[in-house]
Amino acid sequence: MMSNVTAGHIELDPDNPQLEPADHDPSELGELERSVLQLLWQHGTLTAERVREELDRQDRPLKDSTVRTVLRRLEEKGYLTHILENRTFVYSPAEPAQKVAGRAVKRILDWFCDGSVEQLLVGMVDSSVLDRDELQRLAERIANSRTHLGPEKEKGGN
Amino acid sequence: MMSNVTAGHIELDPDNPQLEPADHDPSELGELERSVLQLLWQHGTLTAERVREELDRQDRPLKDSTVRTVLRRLEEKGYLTHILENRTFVYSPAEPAQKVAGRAVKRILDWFCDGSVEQLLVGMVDSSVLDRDELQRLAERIANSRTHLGPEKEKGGN
DNA sequence: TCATAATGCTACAGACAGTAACACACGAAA
DNA sequence: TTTCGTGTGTTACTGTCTGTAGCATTATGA
Repeated sequence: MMSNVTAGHIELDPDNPQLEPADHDPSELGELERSVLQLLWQHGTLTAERVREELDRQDRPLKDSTVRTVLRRLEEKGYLTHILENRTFVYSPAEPAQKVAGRAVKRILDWFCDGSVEQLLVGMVDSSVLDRDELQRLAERIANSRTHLGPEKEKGGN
Repeated sequence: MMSNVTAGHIELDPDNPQLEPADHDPSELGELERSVLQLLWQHGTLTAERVREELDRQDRPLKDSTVRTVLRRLEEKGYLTHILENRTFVYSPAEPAQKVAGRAVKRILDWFCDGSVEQLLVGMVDSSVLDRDELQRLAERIANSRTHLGPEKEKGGN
């Protein structure tokens, strides 16, 4: 039956090195998937085995095959890529966390705020997710920075 | 058997007017649920029948019972409340959209940005969800507003 | 050739969302 | 009071995901 396509899914096609940048939103991710993705973001690159070890360390003992399945699914969804390094898959994030987060927020924006960033920010301040002054400060910092058009060069402190 | 409780659900109990403010995140919502919720936010209050009509209008013909189920679930999840008006449920949002959105964003923040609002904002700018200047402008506007600590009294313009 | 290590494929159970049928209750009309 | 219409309560089925994992297969080095 050629199980494929649930929405706009990805063929793990070696001919197509350019996996489409996950047009899924991370809300679609399960808890375990999220954890694994986070690990990848934290470590940059990891093998399945390494991921398993890390999860172990987080009191989440899982069978090897489980971890592999999750990694595969994450790659199918476009969040990860892998390269082959002596018969071993070395996974790494397909995109920086911020970018994914940005898209996720966009979703929320469209769904719940009519796409109005202002409404969203107000909502965040409103739910104490964000402090008014902090927002002001950050906005300035971001406005003044190059917003890394290139890799965040430098903007001063941190 | 008293079918109740799926998580932290609400007894459709007329004695308990104070429904718990959805501690679910909206990512948990299905597509239809979201649509319905949006309708409620748009219209303020709606009966099941009215909701059905609206969905109809959106090329989404659904049986009466379907709509009711969705409404009930949304209420169970804390997104809606209802009052009884001559044998008829009149639903309304339990919280403003912005607030829900704010919480949703907080989730994303914690999951993908280590809780750093800055990272998130940068990510948004980065994914063109948000424009640098726009952010700056909004931030100022919000910083200067009363951020409605009370119901948006007034802050001048608009 | 054999053991080992890694991958590929398949599966299954539980949760949840979409969808809906059907039974029940209550106010109004006859 | 009986009936009817409208609205609610209850229950359920199906498909899709996600967590979880077993088992087959393959390449590599001893």
